[in-house]
Amino acid sequence: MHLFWEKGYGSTSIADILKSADVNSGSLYHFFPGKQDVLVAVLEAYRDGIGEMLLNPAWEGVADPIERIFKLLDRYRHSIVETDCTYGCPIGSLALEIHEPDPIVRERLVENFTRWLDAIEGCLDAASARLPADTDRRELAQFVLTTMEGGVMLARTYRNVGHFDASVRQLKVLFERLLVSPRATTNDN
Amino acid sequence: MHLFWEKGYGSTSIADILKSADVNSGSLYHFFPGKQDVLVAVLEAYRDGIGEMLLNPAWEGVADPIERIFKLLDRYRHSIVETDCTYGCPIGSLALEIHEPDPIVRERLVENFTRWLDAIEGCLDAASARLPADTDRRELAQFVLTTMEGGVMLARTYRNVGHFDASVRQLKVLFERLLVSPRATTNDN
DNA sequence: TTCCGACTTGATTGGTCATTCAACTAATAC
DNA sequence: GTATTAGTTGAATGACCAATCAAGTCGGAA
Repeated sequence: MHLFWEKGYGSTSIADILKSADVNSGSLYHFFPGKQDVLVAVLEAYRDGIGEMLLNPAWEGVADPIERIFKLLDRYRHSIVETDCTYGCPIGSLALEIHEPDPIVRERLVENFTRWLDAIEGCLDAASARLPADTDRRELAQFVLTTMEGGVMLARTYRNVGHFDASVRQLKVLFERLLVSPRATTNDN
Repeated sequence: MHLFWEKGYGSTSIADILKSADVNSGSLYHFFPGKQDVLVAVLEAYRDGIGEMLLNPAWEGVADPIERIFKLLDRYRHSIVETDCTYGCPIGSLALEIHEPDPIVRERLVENFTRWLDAIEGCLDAASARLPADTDRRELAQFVLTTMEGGVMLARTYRNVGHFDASVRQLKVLFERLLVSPRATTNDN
């Protein structure tokens, strides 16, 4: 029922939801006070699924923490390609679409971002021996998110994954120049 | 008449435009076939004003090209602070908000981004002597835009400029590690 | 069997919104 | 002074949409 949010909040009518979920308006309003509460529920489901649905599949068989970061970005790349550069990170799109968000909605968006950042920071912590001692790892994790969201935006606007790739490549440059240990990242492409 | 687009396209009703511009619907439709054409006109005006309204004020009295890049980012920072972290880059917001953009609208968005990138690339070209010879300057310019848009998104969502600052700081780290000449950027903060 | 609460149905309501239109004004051309 | 044209007015139109509600269905408890 919650897999159709690539359309945006405003552009998704209740009728769309009803059709897609094959229920009637009355049933929906029996469970949700209003449209916004559906959004909140979706954001909570998304938040709780980040590990299971996003990180685990992306990181299967990948042990190196830095490699994991770029594997995750590669997963977003796949979403972009699969949707003909129409994809936008659901959270990012909503974050910019909702202009006067209710505190509850904004809080759910923040939670989603924060979980994502926690995951990346975990990778950086695991790789801390290879990073300069004075590296602010939380901040660097935020920068990875910044790069992902910005790259997705450019790829979507230009309808060209190349712009996402370029962002990731530049992030890789930063990591290469940051990492001190012998082996840098992975097979650089 | 075109200064009220910080609300988003979908959330801005024709009635809002009419009130803000103090005209009647008939007059508006005398000049514009429809709402979308108003958007296109606004995007064109924005595109044509990038130099005059954005770059020139930001770069007044700043000669160093790298410093100019961060001065421009600082200008966005001001917009964020002035709007209590409600600000979103108009182009970026529209780029993510419009989910099935008419080719004309998307083209105007692209033009806006491209002009911005041209300006940054110009700075990088001017500083090319200080950059590694193999630097892809167009790509690096794109990365600056990525950082700006991603940083704005995070600052808006978290309602906290600190996230924008963090992104800029990390970009600065990249530049510091890229620049080869004696003096790095400017007064680092 | 009866009753009860959980859940469903879908037509209806009230509101908003983009767009239209026929009537109007004013300024310029001839 | 009449005709023409550009621009204006704002009520009316029709579409869409979130939310409501009275009338149902159904399974299980007593």
